[in-house]
Amino acid sequence: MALVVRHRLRADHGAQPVPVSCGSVKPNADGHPIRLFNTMTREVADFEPAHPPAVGMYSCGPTVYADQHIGNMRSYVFADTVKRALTWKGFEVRHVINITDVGHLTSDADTGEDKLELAASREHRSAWEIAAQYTADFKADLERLRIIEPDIWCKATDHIGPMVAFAQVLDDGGWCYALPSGLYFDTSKDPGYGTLARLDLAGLREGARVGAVEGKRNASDFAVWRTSAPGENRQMEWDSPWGAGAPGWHLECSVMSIEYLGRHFDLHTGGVDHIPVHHTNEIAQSEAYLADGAPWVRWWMHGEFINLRGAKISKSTGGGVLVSDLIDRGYHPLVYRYLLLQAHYRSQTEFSWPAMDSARTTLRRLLDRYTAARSQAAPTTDVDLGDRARAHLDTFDLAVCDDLNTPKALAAVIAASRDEALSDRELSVLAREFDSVLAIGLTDLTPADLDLKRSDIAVTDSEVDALVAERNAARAGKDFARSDRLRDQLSDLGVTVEDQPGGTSTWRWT
RNA sequence: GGCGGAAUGGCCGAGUGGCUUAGGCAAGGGCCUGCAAAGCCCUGUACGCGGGUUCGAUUCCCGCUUCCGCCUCCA
Repeated sequence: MALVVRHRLRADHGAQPVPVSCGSVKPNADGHPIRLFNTMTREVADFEPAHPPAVGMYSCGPTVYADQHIGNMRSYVFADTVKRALTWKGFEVRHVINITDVGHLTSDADTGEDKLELAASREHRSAWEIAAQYTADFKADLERLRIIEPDIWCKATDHIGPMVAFAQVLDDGGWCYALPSGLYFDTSKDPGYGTLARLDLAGLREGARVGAVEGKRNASDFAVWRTSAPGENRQMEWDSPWGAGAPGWHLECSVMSIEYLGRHFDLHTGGVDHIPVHHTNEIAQSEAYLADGAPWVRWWMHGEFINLRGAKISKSTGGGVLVSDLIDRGYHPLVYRYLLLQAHYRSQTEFSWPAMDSARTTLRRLLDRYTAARSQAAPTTDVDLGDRARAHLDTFDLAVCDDLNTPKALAAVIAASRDEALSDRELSVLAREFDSVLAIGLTDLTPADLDLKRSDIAVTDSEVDALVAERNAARAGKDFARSDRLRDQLSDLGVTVEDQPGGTSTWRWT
């Protein structure tokens, strides 16, 4: 997929937008600056990386002890949208996603079980096999949802050494204290602790529901390294100065992001659930480690949850709807992507099957128009969009730049599809622009692609062919009673007949 | 218990101190079609409750009600 670089931002000051010769034009060169919400400041502001056009971006990835359900996937569609939008605006994004393949505990207490090892014993496989399996599944789902692969995948278990070294720096710096269960970070030594989440530390202490670890100095203190309990036999275990065990959960993200993006980088994304604990602790330990007084990360963005209560699906695994479940029900994964884009990423939204149907209908209609346009005219690299087309692109651009207002952007996509003043060539160019940000199939899918169970059997089923031919003969002879009977007959076979200008087509659910 | 977010028309879902018809789906009407289907056009129904600020509030403030999330290694 060729992304159109609209203008290249340059590190040197005063630079003019420079066209990039990547085989395509920039239809809207003087686009708007992109504005994004920053969780740290709780404000929307012009996005400015440290060294434009480069953007270092880190997205927290999954713990691979089970399949990721579609709620999990919202986070990655969100991150992908951020990345696509930035790329579309001319930034050059270096994107890192981690795979948490270390068995983290199911609870914060000493007695918690290791998720990965739990899954391993459940499935009678090794923890390593479990991790490999669910990592592969996760990547397959990303591809189905057209989420662009990160430039770098990194696994926690590949970075144990650097993690130990990182923890050692913290320990040497006096930030930590050791307990039998591990090495803990003393959050009271960080005056800025909890800024991201605006934590009320006193309230946190009182409300803590989890049984406190014996000896923890503050409720918010967290493990940098977890030592295995005496006699515990873990599959995943490493030596460390604090005893054999495993790294704390937050450690991997700090270590790997710094390794691949530098001591300071531009953008860190994740789900909103990560704000109070995971990201808060990442910040605390990273800034303690760096010790240069500068904010570790320039920009934080978080995606809201999609509520899955409306997704009652009988699934033996217990609740979570998977991308494969969508497919089993005949929905193309991009229908789900469309559903997500209909809501703003910072809004909680509802999942339901009627909502999926609604999204599919809308997307099908869009594809109907965009498919027709590209069949008439391929998008060119040198066409000048007319004022009308430019206006549509500008509306789209404004929406994207307004903190990724994808609902508005979709409205622009729909409006363009219904503007008869646009030529097919213009619409094809617009489709390419729209889809480089939204990735909903405007440039390559057809309406029929959305119904995975819908198959055109006109050429594969001779019986149906014969009936259709018979019916067409009846129609030609104005014998409509017979024609309707034949249609009913086909309907009984599960075949739907549609008379279209170009001829009769049939489809059925298989 | 603590913290935070949200309540928009049948459903989903943007947005704003006074006309944004947001948009989509569904519904009703129409065009087209032998009839359907598909597609396209048109139409209606809103801003949880009670106060307050204001010339004017769905939009700001306060209270209430309800819902949701987090405080559990859940995105």
